Amino acid sequence: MQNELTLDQRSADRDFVASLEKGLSVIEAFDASRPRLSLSDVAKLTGITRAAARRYLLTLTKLNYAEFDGRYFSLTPRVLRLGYAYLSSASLSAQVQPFLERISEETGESSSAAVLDGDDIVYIARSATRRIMSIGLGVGSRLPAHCTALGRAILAFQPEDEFRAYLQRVRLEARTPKTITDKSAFQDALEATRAQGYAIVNEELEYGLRSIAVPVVQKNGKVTIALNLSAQAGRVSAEEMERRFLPLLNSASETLRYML
Amino acid sequence: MQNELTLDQRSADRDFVASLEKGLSVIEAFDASRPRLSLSDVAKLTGITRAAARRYLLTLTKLNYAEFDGRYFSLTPRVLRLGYAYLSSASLSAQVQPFLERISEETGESSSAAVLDGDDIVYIARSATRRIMSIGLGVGSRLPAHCTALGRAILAFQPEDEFRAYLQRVRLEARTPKTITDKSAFQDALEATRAQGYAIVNEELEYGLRSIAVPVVQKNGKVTIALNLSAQAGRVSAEEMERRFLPLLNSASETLRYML
DNA sequence: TCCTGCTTGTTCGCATTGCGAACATTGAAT
DNA sequence: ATTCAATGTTCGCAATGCGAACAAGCAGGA
Repeated sequence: MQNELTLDQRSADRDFVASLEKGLSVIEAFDASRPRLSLSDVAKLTGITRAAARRYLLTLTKLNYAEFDGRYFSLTPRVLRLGYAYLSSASLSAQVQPFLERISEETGESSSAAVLDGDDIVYIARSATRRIMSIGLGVGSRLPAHCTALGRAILAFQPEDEFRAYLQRVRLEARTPKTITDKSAFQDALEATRAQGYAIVNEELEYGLRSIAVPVVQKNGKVTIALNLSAQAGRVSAEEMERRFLPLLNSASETLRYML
Repeated sequence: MQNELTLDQRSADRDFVASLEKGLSVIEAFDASRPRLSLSDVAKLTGITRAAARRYLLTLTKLNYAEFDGRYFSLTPRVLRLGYAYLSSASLSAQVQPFLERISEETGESSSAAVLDGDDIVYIARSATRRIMSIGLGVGSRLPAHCTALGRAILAFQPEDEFRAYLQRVRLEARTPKTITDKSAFQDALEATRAQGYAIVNEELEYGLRSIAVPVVQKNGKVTIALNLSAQAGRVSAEEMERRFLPLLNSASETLRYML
């Protein structure tokens, strides 16, 4: 039944623990739209059998990562430990935070730091000014890299071959009418970013939102983090961003370079 | 070898997936003080054999939850998905956030929401004013429940038997000279909290920090969340907290009651 | 340099674990 | 009352993951 597929994997995969993969996929089955799931729901969403789903859910429940009310399962705050292990372990978050706060204080706008994970950016720290912007964009949030300033600031400084591979596979889905969806236009935008050392994105992610981001170049020359400032497009022009915000971002980026 | 111990478990634990438990413990082995770990480190920290540690680490690496530089393993931002699944799944976070921002804006002080997990509180949302307070207390952070206003506001409204069990097992470790460490004094404090419907904690967690918290009573009568406001002790008196802050917290709590 | 001892990483035969087909149960529809 | 569909649970058995044993790396001592 699984002979042809597994042949290539099998030899290499003596040390692959399938149960862990399934267990993690069960955790990820829960999301905003599905906070409470029955055993069968989980089985469907993850593609594992009901019997297996049951085992994983019961295990998670016994370990206090999940709870069960007799019909539905839901996650408990304990799962935060898993994600949080990364945040504090990397502690990037903690190191970057003070810079964001300073920037945000001086400008009165929201400032964030993000890393790349696959084709998404993930916020690792934020300093938000009140009111503005969709709430629900906290640490841990993901957005497609291609239409965010943070994403482009990181992508533009990836090694040639990695960037090519990304360009090949990415689908430039439009989030607003302004989103760049043409690959060659996209490549041009990234070349500009690489040339000038920062990215500005105007309402390509969300209508009314303008953002500027710079990469943080680490000691080894690699770029894994970017910092940004974002503001309502109506209130701050692109020109003002370059003039007022860019120096602040650059100076923070420069300092971080020697810390990380 | 494991006959006597397993007899009681075995029958019930046909459906306990040990591999998942071990895999999760491997993830949790990484923390702030140990961001990068060798295979053997992980084996020691988790108490599993090196062979097993290797399998789990390789699995996590293959699934992109971890990465390997030839010597050390470290977690990747992908693990945030796991914790984040809860945040957005519960979406408590998103629902509570606007209230915190409003409160924080009106008072100029930091406001947070937390839930109880075991004997710790875990922040699920925050609206912090700049400068004040130890950074590194973001969403996902944990603090012992007993010496925080948030913790006491939740604890005081737990079912009798659960509270007794907590009282029994908890070690009231001092964080400052002011921390209540005597169990009967602690019980008194919680009774007062229950009677008045809110908790004030003065410098029991951290010197110079004063906090007031109220429970959020849900439709089913249970209390799982609390909201707080905290400020520098020198700048805001306990009396002022009750007079200015309490009504704000109560009104937010009241409204949330009908949302959650 | 060669040995010695210790630590770390890897292999592979085998017992155990977790698999899932089959069964039981619930509940909605006719 | 009966059928049918969907959900949850059991249990014999294959395959997975286990860990003792082996290999490789590495530091000190002579």
